[in-house]
Amino acid sequence: MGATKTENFTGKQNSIATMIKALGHPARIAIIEYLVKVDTCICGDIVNELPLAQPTISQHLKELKNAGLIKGNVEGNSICYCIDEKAIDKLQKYFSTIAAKLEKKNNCC
Amino acid sequence: MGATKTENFTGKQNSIATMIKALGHPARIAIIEYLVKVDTCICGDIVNELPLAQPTISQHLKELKNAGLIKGNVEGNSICYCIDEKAIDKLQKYFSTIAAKLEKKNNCC
DNA sequence: AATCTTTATCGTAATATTGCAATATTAAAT
DNA sequence: ATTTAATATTGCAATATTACGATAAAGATT
Repeated sequence: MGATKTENFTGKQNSIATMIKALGHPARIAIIEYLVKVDTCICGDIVNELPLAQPTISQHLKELKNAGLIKGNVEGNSICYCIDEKAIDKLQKYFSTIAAKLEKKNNCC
Repeated sequence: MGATKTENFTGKQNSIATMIKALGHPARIAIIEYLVKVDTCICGDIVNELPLAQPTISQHLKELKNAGLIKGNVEGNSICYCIDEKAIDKLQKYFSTIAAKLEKKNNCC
C-alpha cells in the first residue's frame, strides 16, 4: 500500500486533514509565518527568505495553494501571494471547538 | 533527497510542524474526533470504530503519542488513550494568534 | 527582437509514509 | 500452566513526499 484510504473517512475528516497536512512541514510553516510577518503582500522574496532552492519553494507554495491556505495573484512578471484568511479561520475554529469540548470533560490520563 | 531539511528551520517551526503533521491524516483526525466524542477515555474500541487494521491503528496511535497529542495509560491488559489538552491548546493558540494578526491587515488578494 | 527576471514544470534520486499479515508481548481469565 | 484478549512490533510492498538541477514559460526591460 502506501496510499491513504481516503474513501473510508468522511468528507469533513478528509478536508480538514488535507488543510492540516499542508501545514505539516517546517518550510510551509515558515512561509505562512513570513506572510503573516510582512505587512504587505509578498511577491518574490520568499526565495531569498528561505534556505531552500527556488523549485522547492515553488512546490511548497503550490501545495499551500492547493490546500486553499494561500492565494496567488499575478502582478506583472512576479506573483503576489497572500494568506487566505478564511482557511486560517477554519483551522482556528476547528481547534477552538475541540478545546472547548475538552474543557467540559474530566480527562482520566 | 526526500528528507525534510529540518536543520534550516527554527526549533519552534519544526516543533509546531511536527504536531500539525501528526494531525494531517484522516485516520488520525478520526481518532482525535472519536476521543473527543466519547465521554470517557477510550480503551480498546478504536479498532472497532475505524475501517483500518489493528496494526495500522496502533501505528497511528503511536504517531499521535510521539507528537504529544495523546497520552496512553496502561489499564490492565488494555490501554487508555486520551487527548493531551495542552497540545490542543497550543494548536488553538497558534492559529488564534495568526488569525488575530491577519485581522489587522488589509490583504491585497 | 534579444535579454533579463520571476515563477513553474519536468525528471529524478533519496527518503518517508501508509497499510497489513504475521508474529510477539503482556496481562487477565480459566 | 494454558488459553484468551488487547496491543505492539516486525517486515515488506505500494505509494507519497522532499529536494533540486535543468529547462520552460511569460512578462518586463533594454
